[in-house]
Amino acid sequence: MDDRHDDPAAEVWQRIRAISHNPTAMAAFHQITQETGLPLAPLRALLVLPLDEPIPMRQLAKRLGCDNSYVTSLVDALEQRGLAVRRQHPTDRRIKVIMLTDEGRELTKRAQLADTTPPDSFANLSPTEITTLRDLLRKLGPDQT
Amino acid sequence: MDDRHDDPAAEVWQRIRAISHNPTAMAAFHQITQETGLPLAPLRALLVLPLDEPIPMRQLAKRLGCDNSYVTSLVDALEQRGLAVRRQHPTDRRIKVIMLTDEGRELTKRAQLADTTPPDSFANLSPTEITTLRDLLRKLGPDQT
DNA sequence: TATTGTTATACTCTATAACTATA
DNA sequence: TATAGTTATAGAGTATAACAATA
Repeated sequence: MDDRHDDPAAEVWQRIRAISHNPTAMAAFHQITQETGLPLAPLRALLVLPLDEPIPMRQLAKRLGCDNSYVTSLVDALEQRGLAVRRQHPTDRRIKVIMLTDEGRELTKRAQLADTTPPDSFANLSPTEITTLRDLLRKLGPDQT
Repeated sequence: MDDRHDDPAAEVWQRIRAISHNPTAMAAFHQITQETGLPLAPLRALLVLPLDEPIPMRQLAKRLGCDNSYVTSLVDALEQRGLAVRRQHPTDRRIKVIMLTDEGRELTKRAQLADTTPPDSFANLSPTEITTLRDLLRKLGPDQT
Protein backbone atom coordinates (compact mmCIF):
# COMPACT_ATOMS: atom_id res chain seq x y z
CA MET A 1 0.00 0.00 0.00
CA ASP A 2 2.78 2.35 0.93
CA ASP A 3 5.55 1.78 -1.56
CA ARG A 4 7.81 4.55 -0.40
CA HIS A 5 9.61 2.38 2.09
CA ASP A 6 10.24 -0.77 0.15
CA ASP A 7 13.92 0.04 0.05
CA PRO A 8 15.39 0.61 3.53
CA ALA A 9 18.28 2.63 2.12
CA ALA A 10 15.84 4.93 0.32
CA GLU A 11 13.91 5.38 3.52
CA VAL A 12 17.07 6.20 5.44
CA TRP A 13 18.03 8.75 2.85
CA GLN A 14 14.58 10.30 2.92
CA ARG A 15 14.52 10.45 6.70
CA ILE A 16 17.96 11.99 6.98
CA ARG A 17 16.82 14.83 4.78
CA ALA A 18 13.44 15.15 6.47
CA ILE A 19 15.06 15.47 9.88
CA SER A 20 17.62 18.00 8.80
CA HIS A 21 14.98 20.14 7.07
CA ASN A 22 12.56 19.83 9.95
CA PRO A 23 11.11 23.31 10.55
CA THR A 24 11.39 22.93 14.32
CA ALA A 25 15.08 22.32 13.86
CA MET A 26 15.44 25.80 12.46
CA ALA A 27 12.98 27.41 14.83
CA ALA A 28 15.58 28.79 17.22
CA PHE A 29 17.46 30.21 14.29
CA HIS A 30 14.45 31.91 12.81
CA GLN A 31 13.59 33.19 16.23
CA ILE A 32 16.85 35.12 16.17
CA THR A 33 16.18 36.57 12.74
CA GLN A 34 12.78 37.78 13.97
CA GLU A 35 14.16 39.40 17.08
CA THR A 36 17.15 41.05 15.49
CA GLY A 37 15.87 41.74 11.98
CA LEU A 38 19.13 40.29 10.75
CA PRO A 39 18.51 38.13 7.66
CA LEU A 40 19.46 34.50 7.69
CA ALA A 41 22.58 34.71 5.53
CA PRO A 42 24.45 37.29 7.63
CA LEU A 43 23.41 35.35 10.72
CA ARG A 44 24.99 32.24 9.27
CA ALA A 45 28.11 34.23 8.55
CA LEU A 46 28.47 34.82 12.27
CA LEU A 47 28.77 31.08 12.78
CA VAL A 48 32.09 30.93 10.97
CA LEU A 49 33.55 34.08 12.50
CA PRO A 50 36.06 33.51 15.31
CA LEU A 51 34.94 35.04 18.58
CA ASP A 52 38.25 36.68 19.39
CA GLU A 53 40.47 36.82 16.37
CA PRO A 54 39.87 39.14 13.40
CA ILE A 55 40.04 37.52 9.99
CA PRO A 56 40.37 38.96 6.47
CA MET A 57 37.27 39.26 4.29
CA ARG A 58 38.82 36.77 1.93
CA GLN A 59 39.10 34.23 4.71
CA LEU A 60 35.43 34.65 5.49
CA ALA A 61 34.57 34.05 1.84
CA LYS A 62 36.56 30.85 1.90
CA ARG A 63 34.88 29.63 5.06
CA LEU A 64 31.44 30.35 3.66
CA GLY A 65 32.32 28.95 0.28
CA CYS A 66 31.01 32.02 -1.47
CA ASP A 67 32.28 34.84 -3.64
CA ASN A 68 34.25 37.75 -2.32
CA SER A 69 31.75 40.28 -3.58
CA TYR A 70 29.02 38.63 -1.61
CA VAL A 71 31.06 38.86 1.57
CA THR A 72 31.09 42.59 1.10
CA SER A 73 27.31 42.75 1.41
CA LEU A 74 27.26 40.23 4.23
CA VAL A 75 29.69 42.27 6.29
CA ASP A 76 27.84 45.45 5.36
CA ALA A 77 24.75 43.96 7.02
CA LEU A 78 26.70 42.98 10.13
CA GLU A 79 28.41 46.33 10.37
CA GLN A 80 25.17 48.29 9.91
CA ARG A 81 23.76 46.55 12.95
CA GLY A 82 26.85 47.04 15.02
CA LEU A 83 27.68 43.34 15.15
CA ALA A 84 31.07 43.59 13.47
CA VAL A 85 33.57 46.15 12.29
CA ARG A 86 36.09 46.36 9.45
CA ARG A 87 39.66 47.24 10.33
CA GLN A 88 42.81 47.76 8.31
CA HIS A 89 45.28 44.90 8.26
CA PRO A 90 48.42 46.07 10.05
CA THR A 91 50.91 45.24 7.30
CA ASP A 92 49.00 44.59 4.06
CA ARG A 93 46.87 47.62 3.23
CA ARG A 94 44.82 45.77 0.62
CA ILE A 95 43.33 43.59 3.32
CA LYS A 96 40.46 44.44 5.61
CA VAL A 97 39.90 42.27 8.62
CA ILE A 98 36.54 41.76 10.20
CA MET A 99 36.12 41.62 13.92
CA LEU A 100 33.08 40.98 16.08
CA THR A 101 31.86 43.66 18.45
CA ASP A 102 30.77 42.74 21.96
CA GLU A 103 27.19 42.66 20.79
CA GLY A 104 28.18 40.57 17.80
CA ARG A 105 30.00 38.13 20.04
CA GLU A 106 26.94 37.62 22.21
CA LEU A 107 24.71 37.04 19.20
CA THR A 108 27.25 34.68 17.71
CA LYS A 109 27.29 32.55 20.84
CA ARG A 110 23.54 32.42 20.82
CA ALA A 111 23.49 31.48 17.13
CA GLN A 112 26.07 28.76 17.70
CA LEU A 113 23.98 27.28 20.46
CA ALA A 114 20.88 27.32 18.27
CA ASP A 115 22.87 25.80 15.45
CA THR A 116 24.33 22.91 17.40
CA THR A 117 21.42 21.98 19.65
CA PRO A 118 19.69 18.83 18.36
CA PRO A 119 15.89 18.78 17.93
CA ASP A 120 13.78 17.69 20.88
CA SER A 121 13.01 14.35 19.25
CA PHE A 122 16.56 13.26 20.10
CA ALA A 123 15.18 12.62 23.57
CA ASN A 124 13.37 9.63 22.06
CA LEU A 125 16.70 7.80 21.85
CA SER A 126 18.63 6.28 24.73
CA PRO A 127 22.33 7.09 25.14
CA THR A 128 23.18 3.68 23.73
CA GLU A 129 21.00 4.26 20.72
CA ILE A 130 22.58 7.64 20.16
CA THR A 131 26.08 6.18 20.07
CA THR A 132 24.93 3.38 17.77
CA LEU A 133 23.43 5.98 15.49
CA ARG A 134 26.60 8.03 15.67
CA ASP A 135 28.74 5.06 14.67
CA LEU A 136 26.52 4.24 11.71
CA LEU A 137 26.50 7.85 10.53
CA ARG A 138 30.28 8.00 10.78
CA LYS A 139 30.41 5.26 8.18
CA LEU A 140 28.41 7.45 5.84
CA GLY A 141 31.18 10.03 6.08
CA PRO A 142 32.54 12.37 4.92
CA ASP A 143 35.29 12.17 7.52
CA GLN A 144 35.04 15.08 9.83
CA THR A 145 38.34 15.83 11.43
CA MET B 1 41.92 18.36 21.15
CA ASP B 2 38.83 18.05 19.05
CA ASP B 3 36.00 19.22 21.21
CA ARG B 4 33.29 19.08 18.59
CA HIS B 5 32.38 15.49 19.34
CA ASP B 6 32.23 15.46 23.09
CA ASP B 7 28.48 15.14 22.91
CA PRO B 8 27.37 12.16 20.82
CA ALA B 9 23.95 13.72 20.20
CA ALA B 10 25.55 16.89 18.89
CA GLU B 11 27.74 14.84 16.60
CA VAL B 12 24.74 12.92 15.31
CA TRP B 13 22.93 16.15 14.62
CA GLN B 14 25.92 17.62 12.85
CA ARG B 15 26.42 14.53 10.74
CA ILE B 16 22.79 14.27 9.73
CA ARG B 17 22.98 17.76 8.34
CA ALA B 18 26.38 17.24 6.77
CA ILE B 19 25.17 14.16 4.91
CA SER B 20 21.99 15.75 3.68
CA HIS B 21 23.84 18.84 2.45
CA ASN B 22 26.59 16.82 0.88
CA PRO B 23 27.33 18.37 -2.52
CA THR B 24 27.62 14.97 -4.18
CA ALA B 25 24.11 14.21 -2.94
CA MET B 26 22.82 17.07 -5.05
CA ALA B 27 25.16 16.48 -7.98
CA ALA B 28 22.68 14.53 -10.09
CA PHE B 29 20.12 17.22 -9.50
CA HIS B 30 22.42 20.02 -10.48
CA GLN B 31 23.48 18.00 -13.47
CA ILE B 32 19.90 18.21 -14.69
CA THR B 33 19.72 21.96 -14.18
CA GLN B 34 22.90 22.34 -16.23
CA GLU B 35 21.68 20.20 -19.09
CA THR B 36 18.19 21.62 -19.30
CA GLY B 37 18.76 25.21 -18.20
CA LEU B 38 15.75 24.74 -15.93
CA PRO B 39 16.35 26.43 -12.57
CA LEU B 40 16.25 24.40 -9.40
CA ALA B 41 12.86 25.53 -8.08
CA PRO B 42 10.80 24.57 -11.14
CA LEU B 43 12.72 21.29 -11.26
CA ARG B 44 11.68 20.59 -7.69
CA ALA B 45 8.11 21.41 -8.64
CA LEU B 46 8.20 18.49 -11.06
CA LEU B 47 8.82 16.17 -8.12
CA VAL B 48 5.37 16.79 -6.68
CA LEU B 49 3.50 16.69 -9.98
CA PRO B 50 1.63 13.44 -10.68
CA LEU B 51 2.86 11.72 -13.82
CA ASP B 52 -0.56 11.02 -15.26
CA GLU B 53 -3.20 13.07 -13.55
CA PRO B 54 -3.59 16.85 -14.00
CA ILE B 55 -3.91 18.88 -10.81
CA PRO B 56 -5.09 22.44 -10.14
CA MET B 57 -2.50 25.16 -9.59
CA ARG B 58 -3.81 25.56 -6.09
CA GLN B 59 -3.09 21.93 -5.37
CA LEU B 60 0.48 22.37 -6.55
CA ALA B 61 0.89 25.35 -4.23
CA LYS B 62 -0.30 23.23 -1.34
CA ARG B 63 2.08 20.40 -2.16
CA LEU B 64 5.01 22.78 -2.41
CA GLY B 65 3.95 24.70 0.65
CA CYS B 66 4.28 27.99 -1.17
CA ASP B 67 2.12 30.87 -2.26
CA ASN B 68 -0.24 30.71 -5.21
CA SER B 69 1.44 33.61 -6.95
CA TYR B 70 4.73 31.81 -6.92
CA VAL B 71 3.18 28.76 -8.54
CA THR B 72 2.26 30.98 -11.45
CA SER B 73 5.89 31.73 -12.18
CA LEU B 74 6.95 28.14 -11.54
CA VAL B 75 4.43 26.83 -14.05
CA ASP B 76 5.39 29.61 -16.47
CA ALA B 77 8.93 28.26 -16.43
CA LEU B 78 7.75 24.70 -17.01
CA GLU B 79 5.39 25.72 -19.79
CA GLN B 80 7.99 27.85 -21.56
CA ARG B 81 10.20 24.81 -21.84
CA GLY B 82 7.44 22.54 -23.00
CA LEU B 83 7.50 20.43 -19.84
CA ALA B 84 3.91 21.11 -18.80
CA VAL B 85 0.74 22.75 -20.05
CA ARG B 86 -2.17 24.59 -18.45
CA ARG B 87 -5.68 23.42 -19.24
CA GLN B 88 -9.13 24.59 -18.27
CA HIS B 89 -10.84 22.65 -15.54
CA PRO B 90 -13.86 20.91 -17.10
CA THR B 91 -16.49 22.21 -14.69
CA ASP B 92 -15.02 25.13 -12.69
CA ARG B 93 -13.75 27.77 -15.06
CA ARG B 94 -11.75 29.58 -12.39
CA ILE B 95 -9.42 26.62 -12.10
CA LYS B 96 -6.52 25.81 -14.34
CA VAL B 97 -5.05 22.35 -14.13
CA ILE B 98 -1.44 21.64 -14.90
CA MET B 99 -0.44 18.53 -16.78
CA LEU B 100 2.95 17.16 -17.71
CA THR B 101 3.90 16.79 -21.36
CA ASP B 102 5.69 13.67 -22.56
CA GLU B 103 8.97 15.51 -22.28
CA GLY B 104 8.02 16.74 -18.83
CA ARG B 105 7.16 13.23 -17.75
CA GLU B 106 10.55 11.92 -18.82
CA LEU B 107 12.37 14.69 -17.00
CA THR B 108 10.23 14.17 -13.93
CA LYS B 109 11.12 10.49 -13.77
CA ARG B 110 14.76 11.38 -14.08
CA ALA B 111 14.46 14.01 -11.35
CA GLN B 112 12.65 11.59 -9.06
CA LEU B 113 15.41 9.06 -9.51
CA ALA B 114 18.06 11.65 -8.75
CA ASP B 115 16.08 12.80 -5.74
CA THR B 116 15.56 9.40 -4.17
CA THR B 117 18.89 7.73 -4.90
CA PRO B 118 21.05 7.67 -1.76
CA PRO B 119 24.68 8.84 -1.95
CA ASP B 120 27.34 6.28 -2.85
CA SER B 121 28.59 6.17 0.73
CA PHE B 122 25.51 4.15 1.63
CA ALA B 123 27.42 1.20 0.18
CA ASN B 124 29.62 1.40 3.28
CA LEU B 125 26.79 -0.05 5.34
CA SER B 126 25.61 -3.66 5.35
CA PRO B 127 21.90 -4.41 4.90
CA THR B 128 21.65 -5.08 8.62
CA GLU B 129 23.26 -1.78 9.45
CA ILE B 130 20.90 -0.01 7.08
CA THR B 131 17.84 -1.41 8.79
CA THR B 132 19.28 -0.60 12.21
CA LEU B 133 19.88 2.93 11.03
CA ARG B 134 16.38 3.10 9.62
CA ASP B 135 14.83 2.00 12.90
CA LEU B 136 16.79 4.58 14.86
CA LEU B 137 15.87 7.35 12.45
CA ARG B 138 12.21 6.37 12.64
CA LYS B 139 12.37 7.19 16.31
CA LEU B 140 13.54 10.68 15.46
CA GLY B 141 10.30 11.13 13.51
CA PRO B 142 8.33 12.91 12.27
CA ASP B 143 6.04 10.02 11.44
CA GLN B 144 5.90 9.53 7.74
CA THR B 145 2.75 7.81 6.67
C1' DT C 1 51.28 41.60 -12.84
C1' DA C 2 48.55 39.49 -9.14
C1' DT C 3 45.63 40.12 -5.16
C1' DT C 4 41.99 42.32 -1.94
C1' DG C 5 38.04 44.26 -1.70
C1' DT C 6 34.03 47.06 -3.74
C1' DT C 7 30.42 48.39 -7.14
C1' DA C 8 27.21 47.54 -10.54
C1' DT C 9 24.35 44.42 -12.31
C1' DA C 10 21.56 40.42 -12.93
C1' DC C 11 19.25 36.11 -11.93
C1' DT C 12 16.80 32.99 -8.74
C1' DC C 13 13.66 32.31 -4.94
C1' DT C 14 9.76 33.70 -2.62
C1' DA C 15 6.10 36.54 -0.44
C1' DT C 16 2.43 40.39 -0.13
C1' DA C 17 -1.00 43.21 -2.15
C1' DA C 18 -3.98 44.43 -5.68
C1' DC C 19 -6.54 42.73 -9.41
C1' DT C 20 -9.63 39.79 -12.80
C1' DA C 21 -12.70 36.28 -13.69
C1' DT C 22 -15.69 33.01 -12.07
C1' DA C 23 -18.59 30.74 -8.61
C1' DT D 1 -19.06 37.32 -1.12
C1' DA D 2 -15.47 33.87 -1.60
C1' DT D 3 -12.17 31.45 -4.47
C1' DA D 4 -8.54 30.59 -8.44
C1' DG D 5 -5.22 32.48 -10.69
C1' DT D 6 -2.28 36.51 -12.35
C1' DT D 7 0.47 40.82 -12.13
C1' DA D 8 3.32 44.01 -10.01
C1' DT D 9 6.52 44.64 -6.83
C1' DA D 10 9.94 43.91 -3.40
C1' DG D 11 13.41 41.72 -0.51
C1' DA D 12 16.75 37.93 0.29
C1' DG D 13 20.47 35.20 -1.55
C1' DT D 14 24.18 34.85 -4.63
C1' DA D 15 27.25 35.19 -8.73
C1' DT D 16 29.94 37.59 -12.67
C1' DA D 17 32.43 41.36 -14.53
C1' DA D 18 34.68 45.60 -14.21
C1' DC D 19 37.24 48.39 -11.20
C1' DA D 20 40.40 50.72 -7.50
C1' DA D 21 44.07 50.34 -4.46
C1' DT D 22 47.92 47.98 -3.01
C1' DA D 23 51.55 44.53 -3.28
